[in-house]
Amino acid sequence: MERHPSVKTVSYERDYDPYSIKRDKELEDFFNEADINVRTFGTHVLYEPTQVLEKNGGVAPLTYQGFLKVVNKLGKPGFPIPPPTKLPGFFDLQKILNCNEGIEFAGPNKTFDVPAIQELGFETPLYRSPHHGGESVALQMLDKYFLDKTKVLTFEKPNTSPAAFDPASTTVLSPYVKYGCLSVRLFYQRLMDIYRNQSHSKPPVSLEGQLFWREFYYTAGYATPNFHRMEGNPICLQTNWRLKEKDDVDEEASKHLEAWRDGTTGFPWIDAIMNQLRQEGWIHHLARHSVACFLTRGDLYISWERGAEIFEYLLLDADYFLNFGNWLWLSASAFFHQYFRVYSPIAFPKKYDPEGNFVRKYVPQLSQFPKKYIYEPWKAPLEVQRKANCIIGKDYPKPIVEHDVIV
DNA sequence: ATGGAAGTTGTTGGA
DNA sequence: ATCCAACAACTTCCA
Repeated sequence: MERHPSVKTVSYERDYDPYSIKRDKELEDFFNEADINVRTFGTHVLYEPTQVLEKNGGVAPLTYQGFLKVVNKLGKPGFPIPPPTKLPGFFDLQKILNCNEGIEFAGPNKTFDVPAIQELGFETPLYRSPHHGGESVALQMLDKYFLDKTKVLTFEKPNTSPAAFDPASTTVLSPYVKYGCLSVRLFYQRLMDIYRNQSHSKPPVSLEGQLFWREFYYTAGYATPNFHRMEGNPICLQTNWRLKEKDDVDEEASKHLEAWRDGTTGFPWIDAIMNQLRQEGWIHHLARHSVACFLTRGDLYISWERGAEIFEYLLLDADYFLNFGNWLWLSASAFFHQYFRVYSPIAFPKKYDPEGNFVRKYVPQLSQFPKKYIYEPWKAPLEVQRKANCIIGKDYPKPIVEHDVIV
């Protein structure tokens, strides 16, 4: 790295995961060495983990209610900072940096365009997600969702359907918050604008509560060494999962993991969710619950770390703290311990989508199946399967395990 | 300190 | 339709 003579100050946003902490520390050492001022800000959270820890005697609250008590003591979160009225453009930058030659980081068109994925050396992806990035898109989505004030005021997560699509039942703003297209502080203030003088749902299930869940995991994850692993993680239950290590040799478990990832478990609800995830990069929170429970304690008994790795790769909104925190939760390894509350891949979706429309969309082989068998097609008589143009075991897989007889 | 209550959002079967 | 108890590999918190 080299210092450009006109650079006097560098500003950046503080980050809290182990990779970012290490990276920022190295950069800061370099800047100090080069006599460059460093200014950092912590505004992509409502409360910085350090603040919460300090208020709670140096330890992270491990229950949501405990977390709420601490942030109540901290008072209202900070306001978003208004956007700058003016930013230097390309030619200004050239002037400021006093360089005449084309700046290589301006891209092939010298316009700071986002390069195509192929230019970065990746293959053309199999799927094209319907979710598009950017701040303008995020703000439009926020406006649109907030048009229905009753929906916002009465929002209760367990009452939003994981089977809804076009439109989804929740905001789908998580990828934008993750990448900084939408400030969580702006989201919070816009929400407060609607809450003001109105009765509204409350945490943990409310929309406000969802933002606090994010904060909860940030604090817990920041305070916990090896948060993303079982080994060496002091809050994680030590369990003898299958595929506990990435390179463990267990042929059957590896096949099960692939089937889970590829949506070929033979459980339509699970497969539909995983297909939506691979194709679109976003799935509803309760859909995440369903497949995470299925992979770990519910059915396949495979390590939550394997699931978290796949989620991290496939999710547009993958966030270190939220992803690993939720996997700890769903596998009943930390935060949540009522292992006997297992999501059924049959009974659970029936509550939200008795017609099976979600399955029909994301597992098209089953689109003609009668609703009676849509979540357990292996039970359909052969005559029914023929009529639906889908023979189980040929056109769609038989279930890889029996849900009821997991030990 | 120790026992009871609570813990984001389970399922089943019965009244 | 709605509520409730039972199921029964738990852990944390707090009075």
